[in-house]
Amino acid sequence: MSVYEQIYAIVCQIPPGKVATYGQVATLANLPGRARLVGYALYRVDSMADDIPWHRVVNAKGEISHSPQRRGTDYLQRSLLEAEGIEFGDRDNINLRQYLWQPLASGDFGEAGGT
DNA sequence: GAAATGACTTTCA
DNA sequence: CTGAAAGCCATTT
Repeated sequence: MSVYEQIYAIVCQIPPGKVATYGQVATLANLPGRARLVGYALYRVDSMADDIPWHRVVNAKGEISHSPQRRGTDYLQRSLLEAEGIEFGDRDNINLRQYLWQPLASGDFGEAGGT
């Protein structure tokens, strides 16, 4: 129960209306390359903690990942994300270009148009 | 202590 | 972009 706290901290820092990828959270949590640990951690957390916006954490493709055990929870996550104001694409994927959480961009400044 | 698991990421084609 | 394979290493039993 140590690396988890780091992950929880990062996930809790994710602002509403945005999402972060496991890899990014892992990096921010000082755990580069341990993306799996992030997901693994959240998997353990959701069962014992509900103060963590795990639904704001998605995979690199901007999609919702899930284990065959959680089944159905993916639907819940999508619902929560939509509640945050996030929209999904044609294949249940999110526009990371816009919804990806950027801790550096303290607000809405240098949003150098991507497209 | 060792083996098995795992909500992923990145690289090559 | 998508698809496939390898790497990653803490948690769990």
